Amino acid sequence: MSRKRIVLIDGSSMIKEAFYSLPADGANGVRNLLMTILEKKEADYLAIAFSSGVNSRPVVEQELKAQEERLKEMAVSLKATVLVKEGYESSDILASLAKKHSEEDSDITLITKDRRLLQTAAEHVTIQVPAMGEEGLFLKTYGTEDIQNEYGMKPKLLKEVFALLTAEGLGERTACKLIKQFESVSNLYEHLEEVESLRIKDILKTFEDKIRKEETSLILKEDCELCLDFTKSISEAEIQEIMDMDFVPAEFPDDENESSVSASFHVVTDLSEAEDIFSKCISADRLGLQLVIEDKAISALSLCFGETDSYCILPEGLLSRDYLAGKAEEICKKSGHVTVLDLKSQLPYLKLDAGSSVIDAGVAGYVLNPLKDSYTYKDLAEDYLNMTVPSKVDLIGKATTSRAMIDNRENGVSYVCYLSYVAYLCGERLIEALKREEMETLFHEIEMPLIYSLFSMETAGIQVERERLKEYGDRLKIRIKELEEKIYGETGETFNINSPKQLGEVLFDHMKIPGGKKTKTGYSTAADVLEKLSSDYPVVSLILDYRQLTKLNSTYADGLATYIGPDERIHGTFNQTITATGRISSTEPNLQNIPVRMELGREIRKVFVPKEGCIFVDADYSQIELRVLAHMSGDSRLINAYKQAEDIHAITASEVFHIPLNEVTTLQRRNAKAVNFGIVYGISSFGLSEGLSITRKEASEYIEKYFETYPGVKSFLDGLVTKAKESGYAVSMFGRRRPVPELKSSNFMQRSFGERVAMNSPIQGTAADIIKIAMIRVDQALKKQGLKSRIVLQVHDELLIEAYQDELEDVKELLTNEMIHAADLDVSLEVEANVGESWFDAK
DNA sequence: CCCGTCACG
DNA sequence: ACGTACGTGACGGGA
Repeated sequence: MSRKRIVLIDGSSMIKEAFYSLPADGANGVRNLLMTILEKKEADYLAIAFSSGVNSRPVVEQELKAQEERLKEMAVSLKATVLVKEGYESSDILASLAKKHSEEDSDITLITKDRRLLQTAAEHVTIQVPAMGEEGLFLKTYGTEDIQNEYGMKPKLLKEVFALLTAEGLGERTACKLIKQFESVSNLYEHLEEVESLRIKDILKTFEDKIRKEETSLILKEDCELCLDFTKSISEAEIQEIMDMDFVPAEFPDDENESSVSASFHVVTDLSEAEDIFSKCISADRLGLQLVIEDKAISALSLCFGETDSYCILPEGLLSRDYLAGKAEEICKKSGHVTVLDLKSQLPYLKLDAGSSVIDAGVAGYVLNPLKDSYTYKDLAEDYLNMTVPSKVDLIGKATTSRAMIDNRENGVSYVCYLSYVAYLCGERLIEALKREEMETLFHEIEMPLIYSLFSMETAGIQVERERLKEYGDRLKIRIKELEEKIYGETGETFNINSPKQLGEVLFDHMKIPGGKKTKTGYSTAADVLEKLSSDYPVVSLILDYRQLTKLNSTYADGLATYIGPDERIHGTFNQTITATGRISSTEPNLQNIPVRMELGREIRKVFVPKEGCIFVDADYSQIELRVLAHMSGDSRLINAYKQAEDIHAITASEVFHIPLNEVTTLQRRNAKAVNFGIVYGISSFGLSEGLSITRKEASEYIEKYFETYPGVKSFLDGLVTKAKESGYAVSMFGRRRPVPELKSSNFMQRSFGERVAMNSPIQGTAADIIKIAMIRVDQALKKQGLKSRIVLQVHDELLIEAYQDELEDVKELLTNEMIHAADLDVSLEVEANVGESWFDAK
């Protein structure tokens, strides 16, 4: 008889791993693992262990705990045994069972995130640990040989290595070397004098207490007397049964009290019936409304003013599209509390302005949690109503609503009704949540009015000279061809230069150019790698040029051309609910990354021109993020630095290196600039050393000196991290929040990332708040003063206005004035403004 | 559909 | 030892 295959999963540690790598879905992550094992028939017996509440490590979040409970239920439904024992951690249970059953006729596999279990590897015991590989997360298997290969020792000794690793400054290789030499931590300390390296000896002395303490906590209890009941082995039939079950997350609601949809949905095509609904809407105290717009036309109006009914009004017969739009607008203007979803897309038909009291549920959802990737009615229903509803795709697939009304009217009506139904139910909840989180002002005073300003900017669009863009592209194409020939000549073969894979092979394999740095998939051919080689290998220079030209051609010359409309203008989309920090983003096309740094690319800006009779006025904040930092930190020296002179990077250099301002060298200024950037990004010596190509040691010296010079900045940044760790989110000056779940990660890299984010988000977020305020005020002032000039672009710290010639002076004054006074900081906001006949000239 | 690359602030 | 600077979007290549 063959050996029994027992698979034991460390539920407590695995759910935590899955929880952090697949946010909020730890339970499903581990369930999928169970399913895979069953599917592949890798186990005759499957059990999952959990730490008992009492003795487990501090429970980090409620959410994680809740997911653990969910997972237990799932495991039972999958016929896996759930193992819990008072006073034992999940890892103790696994260790005990492995020891007990490997002596019988069983092969044991332990799946765990807890590396301590590696010490239990033995002849019939292997351990699988989640690891990052080329294909993402996978399970790495460790048997005794694997451990011998990787660590060069017997599994039992690993405990000693892990204990040493708790000392800061001691790496895995060093720890292994020490244990191979001394065999145990206690023996090592007895023979400490035999350690050659002074540095290591020093570390070992400093951390002796910590290491010895850790050594004891690494001992796994192997005396847990749980028994596996093999009569409950999973049969073939049962596996089949489980596989046949249709598992969807919805079968495991995370809340027993989930709300359900109880409303009835109605379709209305009759005028008098519609009028009856409209009048009820106008007298309702709250309502959800949605004009469904597809292909620039209204395909339905969705209305909901009570929990019991939702209406889908279709443009048929006497109910013309214009009539529906007019009615929807009237309702929005007359009713007090209207909630819609994606207001900006409806503004072409709902002629509202920032004075309206309508709120956008999607934007509210974004303010409450900017990390989500969508804010559809389904998302909002899940997050704020605890309700699972079918998504748009579930109901009508990829069809349009009007198509669905013909092919599958019932689902089409459902979809339309859900829009206003969810908006109706969410409205109040969202406002309550915003109040609770102290973001109501941010929402009402900044985010809601911004919708109208963004709409205005999109509607205005920006004129682009089609012919000139084409000529530019043609010039590029000629030079690209020439470069291509030269490169093929130099390399002696034809290949696709735009393929990093092929390029890497040609350069580093065929031509044997040294210094091929690796990425996950092969050689890195990124610009910073190639630049280091370009002086020795002319062909590399050609390739860099080629890259630059093809980028300009595909993304900008050809790319932009496809977006020029019949009005000779590009009307891009400015998204308000994308970024984690509060910035806006730009798509189709991205008008926020038009080249400027390199001369050749900058030329493209010549094709962005004002229309006849107009001229561009461009204004951008100088150093807004550093000014925000100076203000928020309250560091008096940094604030004074801004008060006394213009060139902040030079002053920083002068103060940090203690040299007179007029003696600061170009290099010193450059270094100081990089440090300033680093501070804003959430400083790390590693990052700074990369940015400046200096050693990490030098980089940390710069940072140290910087913090000595500006101690207020240091305490401010430390405070940001501490507060974010306590509260779970970073906050801007105007109360904008960004959750930073990474701060709780047990993974060093992720946690460090969280710390940088906690330092950067309040700064970037505050700058974003400020320009949003400026933008709203400029837009509203233009309109209020009856000026025809309009904002056409926003590029994070820059506003571009297409100004009518006769309004030029007013516009210049208004624009700079509103930008400068958008926020009252301890350092003044400075704005650089320029006028020009193209975006190129106005910069 | 993901990755590497590169354009911007 | 870990192997990153913060925030975005578009493109081409290659599974």
